Amino acid sequence: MTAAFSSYQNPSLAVDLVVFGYDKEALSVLLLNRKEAPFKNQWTLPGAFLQLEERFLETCQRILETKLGLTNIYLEQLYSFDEPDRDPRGRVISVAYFALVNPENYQLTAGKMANDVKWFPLADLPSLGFDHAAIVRKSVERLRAKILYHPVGFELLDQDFTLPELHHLFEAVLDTKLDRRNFRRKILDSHIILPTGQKKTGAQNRHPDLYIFNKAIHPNQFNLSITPNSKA
Amino acid sequence: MTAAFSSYQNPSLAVDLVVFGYDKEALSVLLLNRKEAPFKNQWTLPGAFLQLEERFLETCQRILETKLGLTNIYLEQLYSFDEPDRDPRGRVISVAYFALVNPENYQLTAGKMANDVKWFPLADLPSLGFDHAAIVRKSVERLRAKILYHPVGFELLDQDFTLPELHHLFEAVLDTKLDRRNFRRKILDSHIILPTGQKKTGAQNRHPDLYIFNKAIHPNQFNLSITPNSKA
DNA sequence: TTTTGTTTGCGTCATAATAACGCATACAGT
DNA sequence: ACTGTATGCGTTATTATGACGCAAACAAAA
Repeated sequence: MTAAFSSYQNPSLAVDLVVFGYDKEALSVLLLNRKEAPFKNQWTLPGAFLQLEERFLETCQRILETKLGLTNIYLEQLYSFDEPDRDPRGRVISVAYFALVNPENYQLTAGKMANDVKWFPLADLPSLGFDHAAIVRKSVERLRAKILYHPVGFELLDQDFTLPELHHLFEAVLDTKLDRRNFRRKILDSHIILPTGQKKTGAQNRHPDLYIFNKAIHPNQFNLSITPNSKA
Repeated sequence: MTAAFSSYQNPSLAVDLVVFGYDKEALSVLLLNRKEAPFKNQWTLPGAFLQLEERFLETCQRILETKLGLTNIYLEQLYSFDEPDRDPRGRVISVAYFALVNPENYQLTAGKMANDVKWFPLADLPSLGFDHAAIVRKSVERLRAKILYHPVGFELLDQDFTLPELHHLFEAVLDTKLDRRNFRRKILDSHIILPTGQKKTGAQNRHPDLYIFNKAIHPNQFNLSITPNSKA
């Protein structure tokens, strides 16, 4: 069935993805170097046009699989962008999703549509095509707000992780220093993680305890009142 | 220009509005009784198809003006809904916005497209056409979360309002009892409202002080940790 | 073996925030 | 003047928070 019952002309509908990754160092975003116009040879977010019978999440999967070689990823709808001139080809509405990925678990494969796929640390993004800079900005904003009161972010780590690793992740995401000991107390009090009883060996110093994410915690009963260190 | 550059067929794009109102009693939603199929004579959210050169907010304004006779309203994008069968006429994506209105300031006018327009208290909604029940559910969720840490909700009151009025509004929005005195303390400490120096006269009892919303407060420095009363 | 440098885990303490609740004042109506 | 009720202000015990000290654990160096 067509959508021609509407007396209006329909804009095109695209789905764009902000894929966040964390490599034990910085928070990064996955960008794609375009092989075709518009914005040929420029970096943009991975995206695709919505097919008529497709749900947003299916479009997301399609992008992740065919363009990036990723599957089974945390996805969340971010916002829909509607600037009339955001795409030089004409009117395109973009529904943006953001994804959280542990880069170690996946092998990036630049699909045939792209010259290259690469992780860019948030602090070091190239200039982006379309309005994708605004989309990234808004998704960072959302992620930073959300991680404080929702159990999210663990998708960026290994299944088993240490408290110092989680601590460093939070500092990277929030771009701030957090007192190590207060962070530990708040996380443990929240019961959002469970000790595995094992320790992560191999490090030069004291071996930290390993934890896993506690899926039994209800999102609504989770709230960290994380405050940056006052001292630089 | 058409959007035919895309090799895909485009779904229709609609904007639907969840208009919240508060009548000193309960939180209400504005519903529209449809004059035409589908869902003829049933209640739905006000909405319209997006015109090709139109921005979402412009569609919102158009709906508010032509269908409801409202202007200059607080609007915020809620979410985009994509269930393939949400509209029996075919594939229609809906971008939902929610609005906050003080019903006293406006005269409702059911446009020619509708049989009737009416406020429905949240606790007493009729069954809704399309997937509009889900849209309302999500927008209530959003409003309840947002009012706790963002200076929002004052749009539902008169320009000048009393603290007991604000207190009752919060109880209505959150659907819970809040300790009157603790609520007062937190609101005043937040500086989100400013005393006008005047009192609201006419009541049978002690005349409460009047306040106005303090627009100078930056949203990020506003946070109420409001807790329901433990005692019923 | 001992020492060194560093990280991890646990604990302390002063201060701030919070929930629960008491009480006098200001009204209009009686 | 009295009554009933809502408003405004205040108190207190408890909890949460920020800042920070310290010993144990580890690998590598001495």
